[in-house]
Amino acid sequence: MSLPHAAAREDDASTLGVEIYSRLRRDLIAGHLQPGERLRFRQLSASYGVGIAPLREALSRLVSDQLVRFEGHRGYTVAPLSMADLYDLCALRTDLSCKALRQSIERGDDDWEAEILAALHRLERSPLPQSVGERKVSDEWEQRHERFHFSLISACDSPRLLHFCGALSDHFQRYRRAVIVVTSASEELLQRVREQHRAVAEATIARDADRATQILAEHFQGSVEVVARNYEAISRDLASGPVPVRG
Amino acid sequence: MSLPHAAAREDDASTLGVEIYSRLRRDLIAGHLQPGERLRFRQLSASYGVGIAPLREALSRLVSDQLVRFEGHRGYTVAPLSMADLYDLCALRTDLSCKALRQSIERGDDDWEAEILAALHRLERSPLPQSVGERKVSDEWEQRHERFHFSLISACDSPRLLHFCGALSDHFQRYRRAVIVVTSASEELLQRVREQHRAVAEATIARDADRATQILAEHFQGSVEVVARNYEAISRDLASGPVPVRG
DNA sequence: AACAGCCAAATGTTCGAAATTCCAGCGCCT
DNA sequence: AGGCGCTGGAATTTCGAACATTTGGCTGTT
Repeated sequence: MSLPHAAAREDDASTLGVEIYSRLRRDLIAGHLQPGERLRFRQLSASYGVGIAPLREALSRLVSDQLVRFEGHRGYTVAPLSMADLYDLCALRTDLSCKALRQSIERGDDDWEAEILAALHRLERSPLPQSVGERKVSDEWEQRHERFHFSLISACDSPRLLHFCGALSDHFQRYRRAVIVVTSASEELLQRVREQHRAVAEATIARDADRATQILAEHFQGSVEVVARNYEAISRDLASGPVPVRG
Repeated sequence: MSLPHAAAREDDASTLGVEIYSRLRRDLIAGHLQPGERLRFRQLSASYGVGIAPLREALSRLVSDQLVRFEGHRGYTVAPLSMADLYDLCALRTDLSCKALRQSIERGDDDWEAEILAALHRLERSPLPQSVGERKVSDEWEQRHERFHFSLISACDSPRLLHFCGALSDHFQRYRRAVIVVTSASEELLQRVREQHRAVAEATIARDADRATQILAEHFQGSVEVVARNYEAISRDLASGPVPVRG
């Protein structure tokens, strides 16, 4: 184990503050923290094994990322979820991602095409989590899914647009993972999603911007609908029976 | 004692951290801090009269806002400016603002129209700074200008889109104020800008989305060109004669 | 029983100092 | 001369404790 410059460097050059920022961010997006949950310093300090100073730094950044809310003298809380925000988020994400995809299709080179195919392959080979508890499987799939979607738009030469797309993608992922606690997808749905991934990759590499953005938009639209259905189901559950997943 | 709920509340509920965040943010956008300049804690602590803890908090947020850069164990620096970023920024800003304007035109009510007219009036009555040193005049004009542009898109019902527009507007303002140190505008240019403001307000209230977005895009395009010209002039100055404003 | 006011515990905020890391200058070796 | 490693100083990072604010409960009154 000694290999890598990169990893060791990261550890060195990195401070506790940014490390905790990354970990908290991951956990927020993965849904390990309940929306609205208070983020108490004592509790966080114990779970993450760091002092308060780095935590404040990390949480401050997350406030600007809009993943965490802050109220003076009352502490930090996990940003809430809402249907209105979900739709807003997704409309904007669709718009910006399609814009980025068009630019990417205009400018992409051979390496970009190769990366798309590679990412698609990794995604298709990634096993889907069969039960709720399989965090590792779920994390792995999410990472590959994210990477595939990023590969599509990565040739777009607007860093700011990519940044926004990434931020929106993270927020959407939080909705998805918060809501789809049970693998509630039918085989038919899964098949359709896989087909959309293949189709968007194909159209993208064929430089058919209209078709690619069309499929991507449909793909996002489908995802939103699934999330929205699950969200409403969960809201009903919460209203009738108290089923706190955590806390 | 106890009367004013609102005002007292604001002061109370606010922490040093968020207060410093606002002040730093204002100063960054206003160009009082040079791009690339190191932000040393001792120096900041002295100028702003606060300890290191609130400063770290504020700077962390500004990193996520992309107004400040951070390198582990090497501290914080003011985010640099570049022509490439300027064009990227403005292309995206134009796109998103026009999108928001369209939505706003679809949904705006009487109060929205009234606010646009009020903001336009305040902007037209605001004196322009005649010399470099007039910070107060400059701040006042910028605030009214900002408010006018915000009023146009404020009826858009996408909080996230508005947030992005605001962030991009702040970044662009930083370019403008960093670069236009001398009031280098010809009377002709000023007149054209005033005319654009009037025209976009008029078209917006007339619910002519095509015309309004057209004018807004031209307005932004014109601004970019002015900023770009000044930026290049300043770059030449810096290249030929060493004129470090600070540091 | 309901409610205002107050007290104490918990929590968040800020400071000062210790530990760690970077950087520039200097001497030394090739 | 040029490169390498060391070292002293400066800056950043982190912690622990002091300070301030909120919150929930208790008491006493109506």
